Amino acid sequence: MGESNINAVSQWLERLSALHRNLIRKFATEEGLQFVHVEILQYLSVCNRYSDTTQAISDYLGQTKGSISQSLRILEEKKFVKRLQDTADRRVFHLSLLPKGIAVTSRMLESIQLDGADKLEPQLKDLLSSIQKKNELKGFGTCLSCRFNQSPGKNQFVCGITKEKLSLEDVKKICREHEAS
Amino acid sequence: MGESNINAVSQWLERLSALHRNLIRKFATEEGLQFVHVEILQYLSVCNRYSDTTQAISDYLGQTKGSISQSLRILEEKKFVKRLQDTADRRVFHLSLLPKGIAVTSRMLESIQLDGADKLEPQLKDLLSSIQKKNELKGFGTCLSCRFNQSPGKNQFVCGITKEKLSLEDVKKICREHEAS
DNA sequence: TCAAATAGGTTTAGATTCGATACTATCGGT
DNA sequence: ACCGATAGTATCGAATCTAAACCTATTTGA
Repeated sequence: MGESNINAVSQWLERLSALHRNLIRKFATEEGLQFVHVEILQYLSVCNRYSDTTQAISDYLGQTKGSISQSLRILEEKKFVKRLQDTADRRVFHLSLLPKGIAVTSRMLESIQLDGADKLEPQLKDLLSSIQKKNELKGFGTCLSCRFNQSPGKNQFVCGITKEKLSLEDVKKICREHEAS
Repeated sequence: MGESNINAVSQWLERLSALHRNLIRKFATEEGLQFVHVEILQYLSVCNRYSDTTQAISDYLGQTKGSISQSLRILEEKKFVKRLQDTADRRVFHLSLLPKGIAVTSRMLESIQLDGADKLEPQLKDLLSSIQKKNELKGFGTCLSCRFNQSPGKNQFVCGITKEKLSLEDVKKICREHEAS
């Protein structure tokens, strides 16, 4: 019977994922955007400064960086995002949302109704990290749950990898280097 | 703080969905199939006899029926599925998995590791039906949780829409006419 | 009864995306 | 200075997606 339950969970997950994709697709159409473009904007609205690059988006969405690069060119032309070259490592370009992009992501949050679902947050979080571990996938979690995150004082944080100070805002964002603590 | 929690859930959902998509995409590549093709096969492995049509798949996956029709043509050529014309309504063609298709879906269940997640089943189910209601989306649930399902005796079921008898196997499958009880 | 409307499905055309490859530029180490 | 690795872009062919037109079967309704 254990196996049959696992199958059931897998199917619920499948359905949940399909449902979510439908909602985003519908929203994207209404906004005159492509599905991937909305996904990219959403990601940029929640990722931290170590994870706002073409390669990171590629890892997150599971598409080749060439494809993401093209989508980003379009989003940049349409003034949804801007690129900023890293001063320390000039190979890297940091992406960030322009007002138009921020507007889209907040409209998206409004359009997807999830009232009453906030009780599920801890379970979803666990499920997520369980799946990641079992399937040996890259991190993408918040610094708050990362084993590299150090907290020398209340509301003070330091990333163990970069040794940089992080604000309370920072540690709520998603990082590609995340490893569960 | 309520709003911030809803946003958090939305982001977990987003991430869960992206993760799931990556797993399927990876699996599809290994199998030499396209992402959509795997999704279609998976759906056909869990839908009931009222929901095994082009239009139903289109509603489930949120893509146009033209697009689904094309994917089905490929899957039929490659002997993953077969089509059978409905005798009562000859506009309708019922789709079902051939051995090759069944093999793919069972390999998929094996490849996606979800150990320990079965505790989450009831919550996921609730979340799902909550999202569907809030966003006024079509059903796609099992007959067991459908308000049209009647049970005149133990392990005996009748669909209130079609008035047909349903077996215990039947009522565990997903139906497009589903409405929560 | 029979024409009109509707519904399931396919086809077509044009645009978009995807993945693979090749290429440039930069960084880090030796 | 060289070499390998990394970040990102450019390009090409194949595949997909959407929208709309189209076909056929069924249902509606006067």
